[in-house]
Parts: sequence; structure tokens; C-alpha cells
Amino acid sequence: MISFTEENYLKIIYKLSAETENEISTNAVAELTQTKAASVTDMLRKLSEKQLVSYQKYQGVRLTKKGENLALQVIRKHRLWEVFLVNKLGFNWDEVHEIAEELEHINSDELVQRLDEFLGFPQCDPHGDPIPDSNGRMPELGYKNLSDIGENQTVIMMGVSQHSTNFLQYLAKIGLSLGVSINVIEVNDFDKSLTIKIGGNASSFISYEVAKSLLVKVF
Amino acid sequence: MISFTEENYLKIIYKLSAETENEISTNAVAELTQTKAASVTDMLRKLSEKQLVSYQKYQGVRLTKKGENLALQVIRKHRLWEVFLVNKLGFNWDEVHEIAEELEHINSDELVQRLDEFLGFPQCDPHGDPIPDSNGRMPELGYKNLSDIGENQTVIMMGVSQHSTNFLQYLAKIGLSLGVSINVIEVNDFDKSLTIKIGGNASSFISYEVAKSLLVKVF
DNA sequence: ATATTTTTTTAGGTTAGCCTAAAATTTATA
DNA sequence: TATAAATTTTAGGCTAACCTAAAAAAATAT
Repeated sequence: MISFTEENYLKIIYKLSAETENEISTNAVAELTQTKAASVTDMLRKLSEKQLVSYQKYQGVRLTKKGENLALQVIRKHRLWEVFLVNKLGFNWDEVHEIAEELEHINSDELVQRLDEFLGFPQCDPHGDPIPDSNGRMPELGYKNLSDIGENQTVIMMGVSQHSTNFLQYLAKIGLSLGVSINVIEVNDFDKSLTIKIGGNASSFISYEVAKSLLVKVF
Repeated sequence: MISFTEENYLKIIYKLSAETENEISTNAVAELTQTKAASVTDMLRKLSEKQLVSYQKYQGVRLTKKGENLALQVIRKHRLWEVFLVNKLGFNWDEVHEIAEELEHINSDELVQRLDEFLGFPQCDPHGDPIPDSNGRMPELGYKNLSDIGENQTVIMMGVSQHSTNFLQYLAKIGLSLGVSINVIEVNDFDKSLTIKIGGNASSFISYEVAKSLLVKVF
């Protein structure tokens, strides 16, 4: 049996692994779990004994196939519940993360299966993140980061790769939401900031930092 | 803050309190929590310090107003989730208890509020149990036990006061489900067993034990 | 290459929630 | 009403998941 806490560690290691090829450091995990490095070391030893991660002391950690599958199932549940909260209960996309953090640990394959069906087998969550299937396969959505789009191209906003309430509220303020079209007018040479037109309105200015966190579909 | 485990204790003490005017014994709690009496004693002391129960050692326990309110909110969540599982996800009424035991501990007033609305403000769960409102008030449904119905009366089955899978499957086998009409043909004098007609079909025989667990509406 | 800084681990401790065994109290029975 | 039986509590321990402080290893800088 795998505990609530262990599931969280796996999920966090999975997320960190998506950003690098290298082993994940103890400190990086500690930061996201909001614990101290010493606690992480304890847990890594335990997860290693359960064959959910491969870990040699001082050498960082990575998920085993088994650990990755478990992490993907937790992510699947998290994202399905987010779809439920937004599409069925009418929550805003910046309000669902905390609740989904709790719901993702409910244990019932039958429940997940039926929830998926009830929601119409969604491919992605309200932030545009792909939802893994019951075998842990991620759908290939082919989205790009807005920061990789050249001048004069027009794209559709499909998601975000950062979920802080702050960030989502900033997007709302400048008029960015899922489905709007974004026209890249100018890419600034030295800091990669962008001048864009949102849904045909007056042009806006966004930083490279923000552009990196926006997922868009190109035609 | 109140923990998962504390919530379970409160819920169990609430249920036991519904069956008696007296203080609840340590052993009774231990049986339902599936723990040992010594563990219950520990927890009762803790709940008492938090003013959720009134407890004097060797004298049993009862909920304070504060403890009762918390218990009612947990029960509210449990029953709302059961409605969701049956009405929206298509589960059978004998499959939902375990899952609702987990869901009932999800913490978000906003979620409960929206779920209630999404379900159409149901008055009772799939077993016919009343759902307390957000102030902890139980709707008065006025159901009676089938064991209190006299000969020649016809009633409608509205619920059960026992939720074991065994029992629910027995009911399914003899053709008893919510909404069917029950005609009491004969009440046996010495063991109070009943001969009944279910939905106008051939007559069936049920024990007093079973009749006590069936909730019915009289016209 | 050595010294310094940073990262990670170990050692030992805490709390929540459980346990067993023994002691205290209450209840039932002779 | 005294004794036996049942219930409940106390005492002392365990495990999971955390902590701090100190030690060990790795990375960085001189």
C-alpha cells in the first residue's frame, strides 16, 4: 500500500523529472514538498526500498517505471477532478488546484474510470495540461510555448505551464484565457519580451517569463 | 484544525448517540473505529481537550454542540457524495459507502456548497438517509420502520437503516428497492415477522430484523 | 591542490495514532 | 455485600513523517 505522503513525493519527483534529464536533487524535492532535506532523505530511502525510485545516496533520485506509473495515475486523478470542478461545478480555473490536491488521493479505480466517462474522456485539464490515460500514456497535444513563436504568427491559447493563483489572475487581467487568439507582433531582441495582440484588441506587452508559461496551438 | 481520524471518531460517536440517550461507552466506539479500547481512551481525552466531546473517565462520552456540528458536516459530505456517485456516475447503492468514506474528508466549504447545488439540493442519500443542511439541520422526512406498520397497510419503500453490502444484496434478491410499494399482508404474532407483497407481485416473507431496517413512507 | 561553501546524510528527538499488558474502576452475580 | 467478571484507563512501546544539529561528501573557489 502506498500512502498519501508517498504519492505526493512521487508526483513531485515526476514533475521535476519533466524539466531535466538528470537525477533530481534532495533539495529540489524538499522545496516542493515543503519539508527539510533530512526528511526527504528518509523518504527517498523508503521509496527506494519499495522500488518506486532508484536512489544512491548523494547521487540524487529518479523514478522507476513502477514509480512513474503511480505518479501518472495521481496526475490523472488530479487533472480529471480539476475538469470536474470547472466544467461541472462551475469553479474558476484558478480556484481548483488546492481541492484537486486532496481529491487526487481518493483510491478507487472504478471511480476514476466512471469520472473519466462522466466528463466525456477529456484530453486535457482546465489549464491545458494533458490527462494521462489509465495506462499512463499522455495524449500528444502538440502545444508550443508562446516564447517559441516567431513574429507575425497567430496562435490559439490552449494552456499554461504554471498554476499559481497570482499568475492566473494576471492573465485574466490582461485578457488572456483559454481559446483566445494571440497575434505575435514583435519579438524584442535582447530580452525576448513580446508585443502581442489578444483576440484582435489593442496590443499588449508581455515578458519572456510569461511567454514561456503559455501553451499555444499553431495552425 | 481537525484531522481525518478525529472526524471519524466524531461521526461514529454521533451515530451511536442516535441510538440512545445515554453516554456512549469506550468499547462501543472501539468496535466501530476498529481500534482497541485503549486507543479510544487516548482519543477521547484529546477530543475532550478540544471541547468536541464531554468526557469524564469511566463515565462514557457524548458530543458537545461543537462536536455535533462537525459530525453533521462530515455526514452531510458523505451523503452528498453518495448521491453524486449514484446519480451522476451510475454506481449501485451498495457500492458507494467505501468511496464516500474517503470523499467525506475533503475540506472545502465552497466545494460542498457547489456539489449540493449541482445535485439539485437533495433531501436524502441513495439509502434514504436525510442529508443535513449547511447548518446541520436534518430534513424531517417522516419515514417509519416497516416493522411499525400494521396489517393491510400499503407503504412505499424510501430507505434502509443498515448499509452492509450483504443486506443490500439480499434486498435486491427479493425485489426490494427504493420506490417500490409494500403491502403488509400479515404480521406474525410471536416473532413479528411479516408476510408482504412487493409491487403487486407474489407475496414474500421477511423477518422482524429485516423489517426494522426498512424505511417506508405511509400515506 | 587545498580550502571554503553548499548539499546531503546521519543521529537523535517529536507528535499522532495505534498497540499490548497490567492496574483501576464499575457492574454483575452469588 | 463480597467477590467475580467486565470495562476502562494507565504505562510503556511502536511506526510514519516530520524536525534540528552535527557530520560527511560533493561542488566551488582560491
